[in-house]
Amino acid sequence: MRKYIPKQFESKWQQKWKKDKIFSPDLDKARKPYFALMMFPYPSAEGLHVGNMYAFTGADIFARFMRMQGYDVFEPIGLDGFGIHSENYAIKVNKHPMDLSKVTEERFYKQLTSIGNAFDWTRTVETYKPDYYKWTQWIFLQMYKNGLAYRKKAEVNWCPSCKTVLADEQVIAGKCERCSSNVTKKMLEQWFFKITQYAERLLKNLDTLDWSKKVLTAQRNWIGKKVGINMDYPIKNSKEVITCFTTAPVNFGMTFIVLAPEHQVVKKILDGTLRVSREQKQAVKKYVDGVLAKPLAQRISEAKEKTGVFTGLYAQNRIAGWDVPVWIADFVMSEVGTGAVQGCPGHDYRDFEFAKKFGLPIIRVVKGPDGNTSPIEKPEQVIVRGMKGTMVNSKFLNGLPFDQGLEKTMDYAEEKRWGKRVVSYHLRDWLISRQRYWGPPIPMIYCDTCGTVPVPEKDLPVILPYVENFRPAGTGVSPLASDENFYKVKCPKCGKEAKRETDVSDTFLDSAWYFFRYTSTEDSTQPWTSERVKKWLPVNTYIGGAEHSVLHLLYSRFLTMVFKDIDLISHFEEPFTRFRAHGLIISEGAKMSKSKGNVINPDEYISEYGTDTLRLYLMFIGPFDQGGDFRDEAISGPQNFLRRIWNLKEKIEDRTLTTEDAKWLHKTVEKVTSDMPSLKFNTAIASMMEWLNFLSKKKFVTKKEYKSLLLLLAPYAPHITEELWNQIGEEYSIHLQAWPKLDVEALTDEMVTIPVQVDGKVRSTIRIKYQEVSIQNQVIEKALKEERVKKYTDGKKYKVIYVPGKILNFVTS
RNA sequence: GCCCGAGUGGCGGAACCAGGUAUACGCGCAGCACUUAAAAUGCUGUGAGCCUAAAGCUCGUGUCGGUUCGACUCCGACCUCGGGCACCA
Repeated sequence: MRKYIPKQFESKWQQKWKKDKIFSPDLDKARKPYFALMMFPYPSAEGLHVGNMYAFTGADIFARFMRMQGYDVFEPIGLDGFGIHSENYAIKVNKHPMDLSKVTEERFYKQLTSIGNAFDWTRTVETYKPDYYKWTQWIFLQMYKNGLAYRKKAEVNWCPSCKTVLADEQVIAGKCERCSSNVTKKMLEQWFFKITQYAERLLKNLDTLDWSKKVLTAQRNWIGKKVGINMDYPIKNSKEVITCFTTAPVNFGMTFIVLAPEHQVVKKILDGTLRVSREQKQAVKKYVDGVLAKPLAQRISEAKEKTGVFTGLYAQNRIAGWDVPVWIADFVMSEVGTGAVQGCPGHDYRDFEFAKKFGLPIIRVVKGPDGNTSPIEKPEQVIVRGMKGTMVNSKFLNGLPFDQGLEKTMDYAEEKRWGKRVVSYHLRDWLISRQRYWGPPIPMIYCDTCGTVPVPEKDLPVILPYVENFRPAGTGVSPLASDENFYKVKCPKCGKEAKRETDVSDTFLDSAWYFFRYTSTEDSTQPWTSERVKKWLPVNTYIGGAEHSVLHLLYSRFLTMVFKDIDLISHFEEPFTRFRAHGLIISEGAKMSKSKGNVINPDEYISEYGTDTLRLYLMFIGPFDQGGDFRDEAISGPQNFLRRIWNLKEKIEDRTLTTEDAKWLHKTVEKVTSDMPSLKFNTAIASMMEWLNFLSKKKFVTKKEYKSLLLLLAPYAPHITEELWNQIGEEYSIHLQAWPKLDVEALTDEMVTIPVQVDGKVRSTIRIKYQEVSIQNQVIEKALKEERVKKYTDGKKYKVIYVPGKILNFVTS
């Protein structure tokens, strides 16, 4: 008997599958197309780590299952190797990214083969190749032509370590998404995509998507829709007006206004347009300079302690009929709302702290449910929007419920033209420019005569040249700006000397449309062919990490909507019908990272245990959406399981199934099948193990049982099942066979075990014929004959609760 | 602070959607068989407590309460741990 040694056949089958192209569907003729997509990796680190493999394996198991369900499954793979992450890695290992890309590509594709996924290797996409980024640039041009790409001088996020600007989504709590450096602000002229124009649609469509809940929530929060009102407050003795955005206009409790240090009115104070006393002006200058000198992250972290300065100005709170002082404080952010806050200290925690600190009046205008109307003196007494309460001290609002009082204030303000209801979003336009080398050059030309001129489509791609000194300089321009051959061009309009845009685009633009390209990789004349896209998109199931909730997943949705609006596609506007976030594999209780030294490379495990064992182990750790801790010693479970299956073939005999055998078979088919759509691979594996335990106890197994077990296991352990399938003389390939059919009737037991409880405690069990479970009297009679039931019911009055086939309960009184 | 997710044996987890024998499956551990021995493999046992043992009884799914004949499951309040967002006005 040959022993189970994975090395002897795993790569053999991998080569054969690749050669026979059994996982390359005919994209034109496929009858039941199913696009099973997994987020493509960025080849930035030393190689694929076991966490990547975890995600790929889960996605692959589901895709293989769908194939065996009769679908023409398209499961493509590629590399997101353009962009800052790959470039940073190149800098780290001191190689040129263009050279390095060839090395990492080979390494990654080799690894991606070794993990045994059923990828379509005939249609790979690499974002850094000209035949791909040509179309990334083309998409940029379409955005520009349709007024969705614009260039603007703006205060933007700047990472001093990555030496480039960043999109809002790439700044996490004031720090760079990639390197965690403190992000600063810089005034630069940059390209933006108008994603804000799509805010409402991006939000609304979320209701229609079958996505992991946490991702939907994250997107909702990020888009951050708020319905409120912009209130106008005229500054006394001037023509200036301060507009404050608020969702809770508690005007009768409003005792001050606070401006962000960057606010226009502050600038006007400093340049003398708005007159205040010299002392006031100096105090303002001192405060504002101090705040602006601090990095954003520091400002946020220190802002718990309120600071501020009085401007010397007063504004009219016309609704309440009094004037309020105008202050400046760093807790007010210029990007939020209008950069000016109406201070209502009785009904906002921050305003309360501010008022306490500077001795400003605190007025209660809402009576809480407890009826208390005493002055608000502690933070816990503050009543904010959303709480229950009744308006007091508010003239014509008195007696109204809190929320109605707010609505009426807004009506009143609009009537008087002192305010205007607005909807505001947290979402900002997508900053696309990057002052880096390794990305698609933005296809724009600046001409002194003609202005901004897009590169004509026929001239695409704008090839990224091999630049020796590719490292970012930190000067606010890309390394391409020092390559004359690159930036010196003739204007496409007038033919005069002109200058190319030297920034490249954000790497998230590369990955925002790659799934379109997968369908049409052989077509060099267009980004995709409409027939193919019509047939294959939107993606049926997309699997990936939740860390892309507000980055990749939002940008992809945005671009797809734009494609629809400019008629590049016609039948959909949401790219991913179903999205599932996978969990993270941690090691030694912590996220894998090089600095912690706990990164697990799958290669060594594959060579020691085999791909199948590792796949099975990873899936068995826990629920796919939860991830789990990688522990070496637990691998032996799946390893034993596979070996026992290997050895089990010696027991195959030509026999027929008993009822008991059939029950186990179909029970397992039922469980493994129903666990698939919900990606509950861990319990599916457990049920196969249970079945194997049953089969092992028998003297022989039938061929039908053995074949069914192999088929159920095939998505999880593709190599050993193919090998055994071959060894027992079945037709190649197991992966193209139909999934085992479920016979529901085989599941029905002849005898049913019913637990018998007395007062909710199980005292015995009885066996009843399946056909007789509904005959209640007979069941009760039988139960009462049980010694232990008798013991607790004798001489007592009881009532009977019987759920047929499930449970019998005697409740004594 | 707000929003997600999760708390079950020594460990990973199952049952939770639809209330009905809690701890499936695996790891680990213990014992036995095989072996000169070990490894490997196979078999058996394995929530806690009381009890010489068995039978049996009691307790037991983060805490407190509720609904119910019956709650890991549903409802309310809270605690803890992950993850996300954040002076968002």
